[in-house]
Amino acid sequence: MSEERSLNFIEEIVEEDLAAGKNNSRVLTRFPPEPNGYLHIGHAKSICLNFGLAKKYNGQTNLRFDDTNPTKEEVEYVDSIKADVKWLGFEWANELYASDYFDTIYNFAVTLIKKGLAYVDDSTAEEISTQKGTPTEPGTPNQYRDRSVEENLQLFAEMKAGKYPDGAKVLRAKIDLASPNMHMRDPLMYRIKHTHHHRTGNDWCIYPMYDFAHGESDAIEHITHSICTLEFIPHRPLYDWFIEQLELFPSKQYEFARLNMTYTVMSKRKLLQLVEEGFVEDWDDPRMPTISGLRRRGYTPASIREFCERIGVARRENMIDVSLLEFCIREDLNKTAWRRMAVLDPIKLVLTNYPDGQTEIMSGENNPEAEDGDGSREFPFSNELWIEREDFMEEPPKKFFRLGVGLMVRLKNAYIVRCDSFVKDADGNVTEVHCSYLPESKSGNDTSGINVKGTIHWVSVPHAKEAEVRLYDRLFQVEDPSNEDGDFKEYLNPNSLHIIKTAYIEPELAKAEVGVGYQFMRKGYFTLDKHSTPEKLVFNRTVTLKDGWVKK
RNA sequence: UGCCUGAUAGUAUAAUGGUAGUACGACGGUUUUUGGUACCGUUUGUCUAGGUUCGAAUCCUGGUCGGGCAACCA
Repeated sequence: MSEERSLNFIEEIVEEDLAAGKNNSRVLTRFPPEPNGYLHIGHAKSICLNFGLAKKYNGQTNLRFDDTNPTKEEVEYVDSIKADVKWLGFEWANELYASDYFDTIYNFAVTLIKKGLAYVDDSTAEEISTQKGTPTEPGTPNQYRDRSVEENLQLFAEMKAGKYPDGAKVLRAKIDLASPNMHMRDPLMYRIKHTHHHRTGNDWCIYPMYDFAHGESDAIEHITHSICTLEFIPHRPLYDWFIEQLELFPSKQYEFARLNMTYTVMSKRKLLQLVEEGFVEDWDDPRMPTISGLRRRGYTPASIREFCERIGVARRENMIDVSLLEFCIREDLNKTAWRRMAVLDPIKLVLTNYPDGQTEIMSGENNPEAEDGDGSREFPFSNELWIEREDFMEEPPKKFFRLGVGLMVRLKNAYIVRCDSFVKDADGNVTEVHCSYLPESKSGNDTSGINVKGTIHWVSVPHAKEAEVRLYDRLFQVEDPSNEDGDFKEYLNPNSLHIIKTAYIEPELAKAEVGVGYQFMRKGYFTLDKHSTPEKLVFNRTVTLKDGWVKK
């Protein structure tokens, strides 16, 4: 049995609430994305937290789109978000939208006006900003703050009716212009936007602000634990204030530190820039930290969930080493991915003592990690093979367990060969390695008595299929591009994508499917790209194998 | 020179007044028909100065450092 993992601080809160019988011992969380971009690995942390918490405590989770700003939101994003959450392996109890509550929230605003706790302000954005003061100086009230309830009611109704242009008026809560918390200095509740909304169409020309929609939506749904990131801590008093004044279900907000990861950026705004300015192919470019990018890169839902489990949940700022994400995908794929052979940087190996034109069928396990090897597949062998250029050295150093004149290696699932000579072209590049094979050393029937230290992979020249292989490296060359001087894009890694036009792969790989990971032995984990076709196979490298070999 | 937050190995995260532990990374070793995997080992830590206490990572006070807050964004 595995030991019980210690609780994170939110789980502790939930357990305390449960023990105290709060909310009738019910747990209801929500994942509240704004549909203005694609989900990234940071959202995955939030998704795993919210859905994971509900699952652990027999509760449920709503998927609620925070769609209160129609100028930035699109259906395309709604669809991608739903697909990503599902792909990660989670099921929401209800698919909801803040816009479903526009009528209710409007009535909440009317209630506050009637209580003398909200007013219509005709000031411009700049005036309001100025009147709010600064963190060290209190704000100052304006003439509109003392409008009568009746006048406020009428003006707000006129705002709703479309009588005023964008920016002409706003509805503000009447709280405390001198509060040390800027968010309590009469925050905006509604603004005028004559904009088409992806769900409510042209029904509305006024839209509630986040602070007057999020908590109210939580309360309407009877969310018990509303989990968000640290930057909303100063909003909490306002979250509670609205709920208290409106006498709604007392949802509670809890904040955790968002995920930051080395060598990437984690802001939708920056990711959008990379897409729009063409630094990457699209939101699902395999170099992107988006869920769709990771999926296309070959990451599995299980590996991402495991990652989110391992990084933990706390309130301190953090910077997770991307190597942990890589560990999680290797760990998963090592157990599940079928082994195949592919030569990415080929040179020809010629077996001088193997009959020209002869073919033998060799076989190899699909996965040595599985108890039964997970079955096996066959592949042809001949006297001309492709091997990796780096597996031969003209002047091999000590402990180089590969080929060099006089050295022997095992060809994986085939024979032991001894290197006799090599051929160079006019430029001095090695083009062929000539070897002799040991007939007694065939895999499974080895009676040669010879033990070699190295084993290399290979593909038979006349039988090999061709494929394009895309090798990815980190998107940025510095750990924290957002924290460097100047524009973050100056720190993009120019070598984040290396395309190999022609690699040679074993015939079996022609059956590869999108969404399935393969280990190219000794090279890493790869998966078929979504744009691959039977005529032109394209593989993406998910991650390399850990490399213990250090060149001396 | 306001308010809110936070500070434990390189990076994360436990220890909830009683032996500072775990994972990833790094380094070394064993095994190996993947220089992978697996297994074993080594390494490195309580921001600081006081106080309370038999005993402090934990409680108190001061300081230092990091993050957030003045969008008609969420």
